[in-house]
Amino acid sequence: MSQATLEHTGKRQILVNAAAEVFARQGFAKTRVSDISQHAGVGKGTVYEYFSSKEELFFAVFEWIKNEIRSRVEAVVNDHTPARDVLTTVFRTTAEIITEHREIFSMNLEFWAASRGSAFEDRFSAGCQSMYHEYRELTAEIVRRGQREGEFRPDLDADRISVVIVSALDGLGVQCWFDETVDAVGAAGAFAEALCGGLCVEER
Amino acid sequence: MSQATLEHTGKRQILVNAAAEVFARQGFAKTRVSDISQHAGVGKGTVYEYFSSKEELFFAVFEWIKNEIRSRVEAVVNDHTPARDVLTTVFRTTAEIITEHREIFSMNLEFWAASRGSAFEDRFSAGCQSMYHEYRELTAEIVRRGQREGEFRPDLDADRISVVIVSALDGLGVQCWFDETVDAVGAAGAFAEALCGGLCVEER
Amino acid sequence: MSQATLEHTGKRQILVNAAAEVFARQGFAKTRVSDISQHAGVGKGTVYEYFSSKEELFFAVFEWIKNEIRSRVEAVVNDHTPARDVLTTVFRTTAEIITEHREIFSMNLEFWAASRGSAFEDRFSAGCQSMYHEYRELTAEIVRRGQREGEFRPDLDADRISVVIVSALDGLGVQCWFDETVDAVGAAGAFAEALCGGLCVEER
Amino acid sequence: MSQATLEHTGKRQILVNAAAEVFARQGFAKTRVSDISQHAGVGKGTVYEYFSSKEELFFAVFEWIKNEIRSRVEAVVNDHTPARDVLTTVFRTTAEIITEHREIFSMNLEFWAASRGSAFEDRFSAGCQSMYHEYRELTAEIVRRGQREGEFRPDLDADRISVVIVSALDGLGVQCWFDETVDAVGAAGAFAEALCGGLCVEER
DNA sequence: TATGAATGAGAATTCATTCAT
DNA sequence: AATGAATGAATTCTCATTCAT
Repeated sequence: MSQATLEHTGKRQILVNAAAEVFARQGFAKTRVSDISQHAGVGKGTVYEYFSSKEELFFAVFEWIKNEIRSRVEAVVNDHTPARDVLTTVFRTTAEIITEHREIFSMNLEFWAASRGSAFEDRFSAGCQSMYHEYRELTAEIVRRGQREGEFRPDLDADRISVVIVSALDGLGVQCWFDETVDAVGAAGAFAEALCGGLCVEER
Repeated sequence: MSQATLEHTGKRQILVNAAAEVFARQGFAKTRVSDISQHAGVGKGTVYEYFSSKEELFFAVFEWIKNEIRSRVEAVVNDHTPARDVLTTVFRTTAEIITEHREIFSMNLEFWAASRGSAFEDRFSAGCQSMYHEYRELTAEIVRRGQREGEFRPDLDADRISVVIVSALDGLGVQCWFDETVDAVGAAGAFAEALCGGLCVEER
Repeated sequence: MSQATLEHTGKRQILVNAAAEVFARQGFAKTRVSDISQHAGVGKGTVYEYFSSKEELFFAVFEWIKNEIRSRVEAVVNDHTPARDVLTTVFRTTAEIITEHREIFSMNLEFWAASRGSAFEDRFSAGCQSMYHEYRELTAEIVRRGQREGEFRPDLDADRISVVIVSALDGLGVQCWFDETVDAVGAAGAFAEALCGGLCVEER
Repeated sequence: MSQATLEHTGKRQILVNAAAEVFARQGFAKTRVSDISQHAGVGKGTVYEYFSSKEELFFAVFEWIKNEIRSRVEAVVNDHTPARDVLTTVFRTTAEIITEHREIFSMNLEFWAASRGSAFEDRFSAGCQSMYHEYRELTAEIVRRGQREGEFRPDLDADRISVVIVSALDGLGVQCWFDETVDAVGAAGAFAEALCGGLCVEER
């Protein structure tokens, strides 16, 4: 039983991985279910053993990528380092993901679009909404710690700042998608410096 | 002849407007050409008198919206005001557009997605790329003027900063789309303050 | 009034001519009514002043070409020449028309097809039927005269022979259409000779 | 695997047969793909599993009929019989096919038309061209054998005669299509006799 | 459990025809 | 009489999904 479940889970993940690659390359609309099953080395019908529809598979890819990125970001958050350094690291790490996994990251564009017009628009919407909420919380907490520990100006609104930090990192991915010459890591670094230069008490 | 051309242009624009509304409401995939023609009060075939395909009409909407937004942004750029104020105004104006025209802004999500998998992906890509290039230039010029006039720190890289500013405004729209409670105008204001606090020489 | 009628007739014929050329080049299915109106230098609506439908125009072309060919064939039939020579001339003339007006002649293929599946199939059928009837009559009369005048074997069935003569000339056009290297005039000459002279040695 | 291939081939042939019947009855233009699928007792989509388009299916019908007719004609060609008798048999057999399978023969009219204006015009053209070439060769060989064996006049051009013989049989089908009262078998017999025996009295 | 042949709902698109000017 | 913008009926083809094996 546990063997079977493992197998099942294993094949399910194989399908999610295959789907991620094919969707990333061709986009949701141009991807046929058979493209994915072929890429995964299984029959077309098998996909429907694990997912009830193409959109559900797409949603599974969304959740998987969402988690992959989050765990990578969370890994670099460290409470024992100056808040400024943590923020800078988060910026750089995100920029690195954007640059290294350009194709995968570009799927965001379609996840967003799926929040309108897809049969799963509510689930995609909710997924994005909670994801942004989490990131804002994560960021706000870093900012607040910096303020508590006297690193950052206490008069700034941590929540509002967080909205913009998350925005900036998100938008960076968009620009990089459209223009390969955009230097995400460089821009993220400059952003960290400029923002902290304004945020940090000791530099004044 | 000029009458006819005018008429033609007139009806073309009516169709672009109708399409923008329907696409904004339903998304590209869920919108049938007949939905648009009905909304415009014309027959289905008429759409094809002006646009050779559904995607071409979509692209026309893209260009139209791109121009609408740009002209609105350019209108608030003023060279005789302190750079800091111009930047703040640009932020606020963008945030206002995002908030007031939520539906229209949401089309961005689909324009972006169309850069992957649409038959016109190259045209959408090129359109977005040039748009971002323009906005970065616009922003960088404000920053550079601020540096020349002694308002802003001269050691920061204007081009890199511009990338992030454009990113932040773009990403702001995304978050607002997913979460109506996000206060775009407030966040933009906080961003302006934080960023300028770091940028501005006289505050140090 | 007579002026108007003349005008009307004139423009009608211009349309038939234009249609013949365009249909000959593109075939019925691929030809749009606007292709014809443009070729004739008039507006699309004008075609409908003279013909109630595309198929009716096609039928008019059919009748026109039918008459053109018939009058050319009839012109060479001469009752004061030996039947053998008349037959030979009819063969050669037909072969010449086939060769010189290859494109126009190839429209036969579509007239034939129109006798099945076109809305006018009955009219096309009847038109072809009567045309073949006429040609058979024309040919049979020549053969009969030849028999009366002692030129031809009296024991042969003139009607049956006529069927085949008409067949042969018709089929010649088909082969020439598909293979430009087929020498219609040469084949027609050989046919005349073989038919008149007989193939078999031992029967002489 | 061979089972599957066989199955596949089997259903493909079922579709070709169904298509032949429906096309023969209604003509290409008036036939909807769903008419064929219904006639074959399968779903509309199934047709597209075996043929990429309506025109490709039509072409498959063309090739099938071409082969069917050829094998029937080749079956009656016999090298050990006097050439005259072989020719007579070929004529009669063709006339019989024309008479018995009037509907199927009528497809020729559309195959011909498809050589002008169809998306596959080149393939239809090439198919017809090679078919005529084959038939001319077949006929010419019979004539040449007759000449070698002293049955036929040696001074006639076998190639040219062949063109006309093929023409005559083709044209016979056309006339029979338009006029059921035309006696194809009788005409073919008279043709054989006249051709072999010669029409002209004075040359005997 | 895995498969892929079969299915048919659904949409884009074409173009003959109409009719207001 | 002449026009061509507007129309929508009609049809092909796609592809997600089902289900018998």
